[in-house]
Amino acid sequence: MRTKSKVIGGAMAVAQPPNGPVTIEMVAQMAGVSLSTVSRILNGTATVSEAKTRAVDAAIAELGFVPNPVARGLAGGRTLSIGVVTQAIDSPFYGAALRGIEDQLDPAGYSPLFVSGHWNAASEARCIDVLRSRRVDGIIVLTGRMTDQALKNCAKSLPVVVTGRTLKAPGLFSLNFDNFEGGRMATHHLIQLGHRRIAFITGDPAHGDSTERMRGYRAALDAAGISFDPALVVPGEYHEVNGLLAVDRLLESRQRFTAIFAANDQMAFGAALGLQRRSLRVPDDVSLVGFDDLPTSQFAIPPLSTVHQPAYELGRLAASAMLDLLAGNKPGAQLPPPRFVARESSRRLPG
Amino acid sequence: MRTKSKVIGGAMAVAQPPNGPVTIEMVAQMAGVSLSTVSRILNGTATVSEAKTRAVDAAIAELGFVPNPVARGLAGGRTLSIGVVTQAIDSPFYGAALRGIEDQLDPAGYSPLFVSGHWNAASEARCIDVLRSRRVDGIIVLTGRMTDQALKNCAKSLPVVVTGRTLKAPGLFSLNFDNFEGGRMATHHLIQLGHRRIAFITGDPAHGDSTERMRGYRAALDAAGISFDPALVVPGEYHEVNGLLAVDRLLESRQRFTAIFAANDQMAFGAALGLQRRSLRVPDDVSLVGFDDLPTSQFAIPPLSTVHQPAYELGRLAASAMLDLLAGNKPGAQLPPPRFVARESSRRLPG
DNA sequence: AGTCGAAATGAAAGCGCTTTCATAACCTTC
DNA sequence: GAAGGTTATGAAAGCGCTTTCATTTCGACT
Repeated sequence: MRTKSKVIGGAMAVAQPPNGPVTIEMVAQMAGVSLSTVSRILNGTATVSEAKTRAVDAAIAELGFVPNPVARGLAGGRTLSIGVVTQAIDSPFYGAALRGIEDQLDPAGYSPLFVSGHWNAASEARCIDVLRSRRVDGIIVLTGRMTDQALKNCAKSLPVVVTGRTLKAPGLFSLNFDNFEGGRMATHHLIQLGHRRIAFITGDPAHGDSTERMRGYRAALDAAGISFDPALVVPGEYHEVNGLLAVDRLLESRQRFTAIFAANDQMAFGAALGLQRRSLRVPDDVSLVGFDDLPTSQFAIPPLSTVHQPAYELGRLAASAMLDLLAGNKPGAQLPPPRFVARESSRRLPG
Repeated sequence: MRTKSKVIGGAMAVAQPPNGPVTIEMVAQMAGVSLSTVSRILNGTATVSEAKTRAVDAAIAELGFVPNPVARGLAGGRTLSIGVVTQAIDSPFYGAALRGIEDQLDPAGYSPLFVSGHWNAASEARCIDVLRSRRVDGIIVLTGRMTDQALKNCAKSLPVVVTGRTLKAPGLFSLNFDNFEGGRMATHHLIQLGHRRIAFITGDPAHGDSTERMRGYRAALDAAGISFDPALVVPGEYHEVNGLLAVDRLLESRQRFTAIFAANDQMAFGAALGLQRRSLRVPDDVSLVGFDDLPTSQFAIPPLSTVHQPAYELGRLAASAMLDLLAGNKPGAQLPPPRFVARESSRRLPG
């Protein structure tokens, strides 16, 4: 048995480019040690004499051996892959986070496995099943809709990192951005510029983020002694078109307002277009601020004042926390505090 | 040996939620057939008597058995995963394509494995190695920088679908968008509106797309008897900031022009901002057209006239071609022809 | 000098599944 | 009705690696 491999292995010791894939067995043979020893060196599972280590390393280099992750996965070990439940892989905001995850995981030898939950708890559950069956070593959930309980359950069998909520459980680490403070800052910025009648376009209420940002809005208003006017709050769902519609609605309601705070940049873009359609200039007639600071926001017309959210950093930190979890360390990742970026879409209220 | 499994299997027949993962062996036992028979039914590898098929199906249903893709992969079979070499996972354009791939693959039971090549041939080669070692069943390459030859080599051992170039080889299918025609249409649109001095902001010349779009630009000029003026061509690299800079450069060169065609929407956005900074209005003073039709383009100020590129569709078609390849069929996927979308950033040349 | 525990190493048993290979059970055919 | 050819089916051999488990080898200690 295994005659084939043996023969190949023997021949390969001198041949240049190994024909089929190089296996651990070939390495063992070339180095004159047992298969298990090679594995131990590969994984650092046990101490191995320096001489053998050297021989094995040499053989690995010569053969260009790369361990087969699939076999590793089967053999009960890790698959070196991390499942990432994202909501929409093409979201401008989450895209950056995904890149952060990828960048952070890659040097550690892990590969991300992205699946889209489409903002739907059932779909997310299915995603988790898929990831499970693919034997991922851990799961990162980007702001999903699944219940905290479902997440905790999941964490029982697999390390989990979740963003967009604050949750404590064994094997679970959460990373949350201070949306309240962000919302407060954005509103405060407008207030400082003299605005008192500030409209707010909400995000999807099913998002925790959204309600937090709104709380921040109200807190800033309160702090400035401005009374909250529900008529200035228009619902949205985080899409451009919601911003457009919100402006229409606001204008039609004949509410007086000098500034708009949109719960995310995409809606702010829509609002800007809506204002322009009604011949209202930004920021001359209406100041506009957003939330997220998408890469495109600085090239919007006019460049958008907004709360910077470190999406890329978020991804990196989530991945790094996962790596910590996997290594048995307590993750210490901490998101930077919100930062407001004033650009040209907001200005001091004239008069 | 395997005593443990056997015991569990036996007990499980009556218990509700299987404790550990359900294996094919438990199914076999419950159905009273051999392991191989179950496998055969699962894969349709051979004919199995109807009675046993029914028994096995019932056992599978009862146990909630899901085959382990990792084990399948190792055992020499398929992994039901498709590697996707993308360039930047957070690109607004490719994001949609990735979603298309995911949507198309999912119902077929395949999962995409996304890796980013970062517009770098060496990095792409590494990606392919990673995907290979993960035993993907096929590879989809979205417009990479690797050589045609490298791609062909790859196709020798694995089905490959590549977009953004036209290439014929066994086991290889390519899907190309007609960038030439797109470039021609955009330019033609401007010419029809009376423009004669049309500046062109190029894309990254290392991209095949880019040169094709430029060829289209020149062809439209030729067809209209307008002589090509190199002074109106400004290099860019597909990023917003390039559009901004290009406008500066154009204006400083004191070249007269009434319209700008940017080789992609992102640069068009930058150009729009650049023009605004110089107090030039779009489209009143300068008409502007882009290329790609990003989701955000219709919400730009003003909404951008552009060549629609079906990114999502591209992803779907690439995935569907891969599925065909895998099934041994000849893929017939065909990209729809370019379509120009006239919005508000371009208008008839006054006077 | 002889014994005992630690350290290094190899052999072998899986991980869960696919796939020969071999066997047993059926049909045909003359 | 015996020989030859199919079909269903099970047993067993891997896929490439990790991980006990057992063995060997040493240096340390009384």
